[in-house]
Amino acid sequence: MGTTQLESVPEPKYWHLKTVLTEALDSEFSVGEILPNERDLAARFGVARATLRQALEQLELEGRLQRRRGVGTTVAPPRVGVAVGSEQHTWPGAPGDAWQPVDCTAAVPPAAVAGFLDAAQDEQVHTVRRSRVTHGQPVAAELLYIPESSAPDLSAIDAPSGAARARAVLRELQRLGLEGREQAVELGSASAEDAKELDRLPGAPVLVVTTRFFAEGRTAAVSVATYRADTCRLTFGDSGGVEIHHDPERRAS
Amino acid sequence: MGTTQLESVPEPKYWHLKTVLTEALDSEFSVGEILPNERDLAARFGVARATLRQALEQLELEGRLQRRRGVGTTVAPPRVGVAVGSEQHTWPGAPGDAWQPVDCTAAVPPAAVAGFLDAAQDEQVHTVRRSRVTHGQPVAAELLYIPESSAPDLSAIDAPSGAARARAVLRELQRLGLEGREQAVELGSASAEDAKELDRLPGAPVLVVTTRFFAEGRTAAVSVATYRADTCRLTFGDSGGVEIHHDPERRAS
DNA sequence: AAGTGGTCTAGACCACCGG
DNA sequence: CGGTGGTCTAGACCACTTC
Repeated sequence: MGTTQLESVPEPKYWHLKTVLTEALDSEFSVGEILPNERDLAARFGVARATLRQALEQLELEGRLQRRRGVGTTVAPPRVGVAVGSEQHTWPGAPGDAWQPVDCTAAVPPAAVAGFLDAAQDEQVHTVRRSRVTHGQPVAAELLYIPESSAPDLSAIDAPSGAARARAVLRELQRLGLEGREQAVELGSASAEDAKELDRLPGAPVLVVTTRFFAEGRTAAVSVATYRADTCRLTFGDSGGVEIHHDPERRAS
Repeated sequence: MGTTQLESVPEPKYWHLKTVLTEALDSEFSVGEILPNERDLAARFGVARATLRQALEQLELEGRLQRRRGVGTTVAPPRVGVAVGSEQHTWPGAPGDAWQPVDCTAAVPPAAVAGFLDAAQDEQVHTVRRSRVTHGQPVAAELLYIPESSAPDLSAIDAPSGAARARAVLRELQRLGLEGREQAVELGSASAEDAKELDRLPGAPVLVVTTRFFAEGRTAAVSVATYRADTCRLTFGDSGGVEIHHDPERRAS
């Protein structure tokens, strides 16, 4: 007997804290409600502020909390589902898509993107910036890379930089027949640029969706879209045309 | 003149550190190489260890580094692409899929999953555990929820708990016609259970892929798969049968 | 036993937001 | 201006791996 040897694997404090807070969020708080500030919370749980913050960080990562400097910590609404790979087998900019063109410049794509395009490592390509807004909140920022050689009349566009030029470039793209698409999702952290557009701090976790658009047997365009990982759930619909109706209230009787 | 007001937006130290380290990784280190330990690195850069760790954490999140307690910090290989939404319009367990059944129990699914299934909130369903291995490394852990009512002969399975029973359940599933699939990807953190299977610490960032399988006009099964976010890039192929060959060496001449 | 990364502390100051 | 979360420090101890 002697030491009963419970707690042979002592749980880290921040992990236990996270569990306690999760349960509290589920039962005692409602969406949008403001939590006590970090110093008070830490004191209440008898831990250092840094330890409490470790728990809060994870909860924010999981989309349960939302923290804003100078304001406070609030209970986050459930993540919004954003369609990124749904039935729409269309080019970016097709009528009804969820993106808003911002501007269009010429820039050399990052090496990883240049590898996909049939472009030289330091060749400039049309670079369209777009942003995506849902329920009034910015959810994603995108850079679309389109080599001059993708569409015949791209070089003839005379619109100046800006949204107008972006729309003109996308319009040329739509003349092509879209043969396919390939997407990849990975975790990243927001660049200073993206962070600004997403209303987050630099380094915030983002889901990076890279899409290759195929036309005429080659990669005609590459899109790199960064979604806020805290607020977004990316959906890839694939139900071959079948109508599915989901009724959450239904239960076996 | 006076104060030239440079540095009006002083960059956080850890952010600058991250940049410096990223460049060093790109130029001076090769995959698998061991970095100096955290105490030495912190001293070398003249910062506290906690600050250095903040930079390392982000780099690990981005898949650039791999840290293992008791061992050290190494340069990570590029992320592996794992197909999760490719052409295979098949049930889980179909010949040639990348998963290995581990066992099968009866359990009540989490509320979020129960909502998808036509099941009561506290009804037990067949729960198959599977794991996915690539290049010898575990990359994902999955829980598959299948209500008794999905397939006619599910109740007749007499295999005991374990991989055999899991295979039997999947075999029944394949008898059904698969009508469609719907997937969602979001960021999460590894449960203690998943962490063990993925060879990571609890709380490690994971990509959670939820898949609904449709048959006979209803949701016949739901899969919740958690992928290691640090090492995985999830790919969703969608190139309607077109053969695309990618040659990274090619350049315009 | 020695060395690694992981956890934790108790403080400090800063950047930002609101009244 | 006061209050919030964000950054940073200089320590300490613990859990784990390796030798």
